[in-house]
Amino acid sequence: MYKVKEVAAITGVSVRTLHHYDRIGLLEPEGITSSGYRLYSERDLERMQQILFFKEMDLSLQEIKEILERPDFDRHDTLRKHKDLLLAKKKRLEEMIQTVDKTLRSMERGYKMADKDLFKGFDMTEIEEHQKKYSEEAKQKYGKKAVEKVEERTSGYSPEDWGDIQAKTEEIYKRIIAGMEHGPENPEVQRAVADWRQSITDHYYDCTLEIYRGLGDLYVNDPRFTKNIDKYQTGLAAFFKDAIHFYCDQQEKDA
Amino acid sequence: MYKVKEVAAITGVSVRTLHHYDRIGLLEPEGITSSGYRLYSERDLERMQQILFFKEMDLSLQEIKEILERPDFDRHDTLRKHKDLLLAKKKRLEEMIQTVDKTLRSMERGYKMADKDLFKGFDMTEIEEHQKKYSEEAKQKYGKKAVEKVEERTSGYSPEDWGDIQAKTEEIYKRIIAGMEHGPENPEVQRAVADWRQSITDHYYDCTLEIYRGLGDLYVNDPRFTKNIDKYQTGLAAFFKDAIHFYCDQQEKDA
DNA sequence: CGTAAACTATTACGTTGCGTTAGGGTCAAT
DNA sequence: ATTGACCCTAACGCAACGTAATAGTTTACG
Repeated sequence: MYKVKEVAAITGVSVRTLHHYDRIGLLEPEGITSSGYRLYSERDLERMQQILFFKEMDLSLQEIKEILERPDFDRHDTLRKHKDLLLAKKKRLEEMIQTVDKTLRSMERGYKMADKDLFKGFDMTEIEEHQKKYSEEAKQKYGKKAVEKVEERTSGYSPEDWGDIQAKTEEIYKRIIAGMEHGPENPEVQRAVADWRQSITDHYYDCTLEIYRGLGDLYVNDPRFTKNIDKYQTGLAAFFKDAIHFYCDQQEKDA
Repeated sequence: MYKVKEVAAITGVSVRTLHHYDRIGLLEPEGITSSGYRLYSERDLERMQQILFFKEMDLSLQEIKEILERPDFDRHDTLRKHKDLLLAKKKRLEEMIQTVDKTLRSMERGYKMADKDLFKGFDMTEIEEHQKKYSEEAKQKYGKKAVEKVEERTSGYSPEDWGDIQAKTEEIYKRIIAGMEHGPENPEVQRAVADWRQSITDHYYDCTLEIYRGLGDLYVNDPRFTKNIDKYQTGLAAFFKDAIHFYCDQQEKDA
């Protein structure tokens, strides 16, 4: 007969866990001393092994209890159902990983494109640091050539150039705000969206539909973008994204 | 400004969730009426979208809060780390699925081999039902021919045959019990283990090393087997499994 | 043999993200 | 004014323990 700490050492679980399993009736020690110490037998250890085995497969303690309590329980069926559950979980996980990946890529490209005007109101040192950080990450992940091409272009811009870009940006924002009441599909809005895409291509980067769509997502998913855009008009970011998505849908359909 | 139920309808979360997010400071409504009603602005809705976005990726509310509260937070890095976490989870899941699969296969084969003597003390109808159920599942999963071969053999056995098998089983159990104090590697024990394998092959099935190993696992992982075996001697099932594993290891090394 | 170290026990709060009553105000319409 | 429909706070519940806090027991050492 073993005491809690010994069982803990043998099986690798904590003493607290043994207490817990005792309380919920999953593993009640066979013996008990006059002073209340739990005494576990070999049989208890074996049961513990079975518990750990099913736990490895991520079954809940309740399920394990049912399986062990009713030896005629349909464990085969239980396991098969459980496997389906695990497969579903795996699928979910894979989707989440996809999403994260997509977002990471959007960020790596998007920041390079939009950093400049995004941070124009901020302290310069902050911008520099930020640039540096993403510069390296983007290079690492996205390929050196593409990033350098953008840097080459943007680094050559004069203050006047930046002013022009900023003016263009604000003009487009205003056109979109003007059309907000008519919805994202409004022709005027769509024209502005198309111009904005062209403007990005002109000033920064070849803005493919995929990139553009990702940029739209960024507008609502990244608070820094959202805040910056929404200061022109509350809700502009979300509306802008919808308009961009509609635009991309149309373009793809036409192609 | 929207009241809770409206926000709930728009965003798809429950009212309780809004209360919760308010309490933990994740999403505090911009306004509040004199009677204490929460009033959410468009900006609040946008923040909610961002929350849901990160939640989709399985980030904790705490993490989301940090990300949203400090827009200069390194979200890129956060996401990358989170991706690693997701990948690790996925790996774990795949291992669990493997384990479950292996066990299912063991069961499908093992039951066919060991059902008869496992249930010999039980009510006959129970046995029949059990047999039928697994028969079908096993056929479906494991191939019709192999299963039928076993059934063909075992169905032809007479009561005397079963008696002989039972006697053989008990003899082997006794030999193993006799060697328990010397450990699973003891030569006598190993001889008994080898005989048991031969006996299985003779009476039921070609007992490959892989199958034999799985059968050993079944002895400790399935309470029905464990109980049945341990009634000869407490701890026998676990010892038997260890001995079988040792035996299989040796055989594989020799090969 | 006495005492301190090591172990054991019970009780109970903390964690995560809400669901779910329970008990009670508030607002709009009839 | 009454009736719904809707709002509020408070508080327990779930899963599987971790982590004290408090207190009795056993064991080892001098």
